[in-house]
Amino acid sequence: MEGEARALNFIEQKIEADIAAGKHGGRVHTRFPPEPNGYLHIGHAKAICVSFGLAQQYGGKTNLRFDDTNPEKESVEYVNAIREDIAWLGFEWNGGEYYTSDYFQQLFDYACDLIGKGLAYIDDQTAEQIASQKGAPGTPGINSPFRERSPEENRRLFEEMKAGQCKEGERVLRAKIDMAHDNMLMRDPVIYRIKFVDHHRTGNDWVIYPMYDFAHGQSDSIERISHSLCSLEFENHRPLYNWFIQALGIYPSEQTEFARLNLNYTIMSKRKLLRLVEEGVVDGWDDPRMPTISGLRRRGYTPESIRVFADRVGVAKRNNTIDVSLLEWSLRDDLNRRAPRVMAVLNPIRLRVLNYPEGETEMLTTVNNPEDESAGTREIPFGRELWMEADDFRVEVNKKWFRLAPGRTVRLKSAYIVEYADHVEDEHGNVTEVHVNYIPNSRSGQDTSGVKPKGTLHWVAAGQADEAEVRLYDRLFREASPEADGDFMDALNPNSLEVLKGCKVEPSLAQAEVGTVFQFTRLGYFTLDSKYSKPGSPVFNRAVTLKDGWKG
RNA sequence: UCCCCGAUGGUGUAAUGGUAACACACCGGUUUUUGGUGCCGUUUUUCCAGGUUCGAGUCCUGGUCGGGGAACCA
Repeated sequence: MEGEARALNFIEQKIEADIAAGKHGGRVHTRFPPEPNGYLHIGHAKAICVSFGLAQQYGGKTNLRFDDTNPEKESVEYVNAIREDIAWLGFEWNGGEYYTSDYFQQLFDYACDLIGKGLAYIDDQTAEQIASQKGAPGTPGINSPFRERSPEENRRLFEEMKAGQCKEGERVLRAKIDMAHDNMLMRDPVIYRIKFVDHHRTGNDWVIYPMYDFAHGQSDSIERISHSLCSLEFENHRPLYNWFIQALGIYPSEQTEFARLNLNYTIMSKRKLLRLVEEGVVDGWDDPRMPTISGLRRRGYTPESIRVFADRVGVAKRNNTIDVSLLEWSLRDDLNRRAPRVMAVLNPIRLRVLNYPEGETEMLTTVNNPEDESAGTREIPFGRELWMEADDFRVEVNKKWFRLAPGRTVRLKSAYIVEYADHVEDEHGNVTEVHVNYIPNSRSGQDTSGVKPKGTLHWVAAGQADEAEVRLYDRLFREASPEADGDFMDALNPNSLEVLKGCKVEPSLAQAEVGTVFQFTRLGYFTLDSKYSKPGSPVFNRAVTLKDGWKG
């Protein structure tokens, strides 16, 4: 169990102190509370790993709670996508699945309790009037003329609001706290508003909806959440969170805030991601270039790599910007150990082995994964006519060039050593064919030739190759901070998608299934696209390149 | 202008008054039938000024810089 002694982050330290002090009966019960108004992204993945991970670590439970208090922006499409993404990441909401809307009646009763205690009142003013009385940081606000209404009148009016007898915007319920408070959120915040909008779960049962601040802490409390973890932006809300719990005398859940994840070359705002989708810049929420969990999944990211990434990023209170290279490293590190190696040629040109008998083929054995002996071996066909990568041949080269060129000798991966014979160019000077001679006693595994070429090339037998489309992705933005200045749309990378048709892949790939990620030898990690791939006409997405150490 | 939070290599995160470390990135070497992987190594760090202390990244005071805060959003 013991592992190496890893340093605890500040939340782990608090949890251990709480357990030691017997707080919350020594329980650790967390929750992940998304609003179902968009798709989850890599930033949420960190939050998920933190809340679920901590509970797991301390033998506790985690609830999934949909924070659905604003029916205008929410839908079941999002609810389902969120469920799928969390499950795919490998987490189970073993504390249960809840909806803030399940608590609408309870929340209404809490509000009545506050009214009864003289701690809430109905305000008949407009949003503008209320805003103008709020004051400003450093300047106190002024009390609403409706602030001293009696509990009886407030109660009657609140019931009228609930019964649909008031128009939208006509009245709100406000907590009665302190219009001169240093924390603007404590200046009599609105806690209920009227919305004649159908809710995706409660339909038209309700026309009044609680605000976030009046719902969140109470929901935590109802579920007896011990550690309510959220991002730094809610620090200013904590006093309110605690005020409601205390005023109501309910279970004292505790909120702790940590820094959310930021990634360079990426945007993380749901609103902005929605704009990319709506304006057709990307192919939906799950476009492989999107930082959404569904996009990363379609791209070829594994749940393990995302969890390792979240772990490496750490948990602290300072704002951060993580290098995307850490995300990519997490994927490569995972896939290097697990991904089956196959050969594919993305920009094919003819490679003819002049001294190999015409019409003859042979099967060669190659390992599926040099990092994992248990992955076994497979057979690949070899013959006189092959495909090679256009980039692997150059006419003019220097001594750093390890690949094929006039006068050069290379190894064909898992096959033979071949030496340049000649090549064919078209009228534009593009090389269309390369001709070589092979060394018969250099066969892979049985090489007695004594020849030691520097380079090894991937290849595919022309007669047996399958055709595939391959999609290469680059970062969506060319600016490290797309939101830094001006419109983030101006920072888009115009070359974030490159579609390659007519790629040649080895025949074993005909059995490829969605969800398996392959290493195309020397090229990177690729997976079948779940949206566009069809039997017989495969489409592969490049998840990430291999690290390229070539400085040529 | 007021309140809250933060500040450690290029990027993150640790060090809990006692030798500033780990990962990613970068650079170099080595191994290699993937210019991948592995292995070895180099470079680079405590915001500023005072104070407490035998000793301060850590505690105190003041400052500077950065983030958040005045939605009938979450």
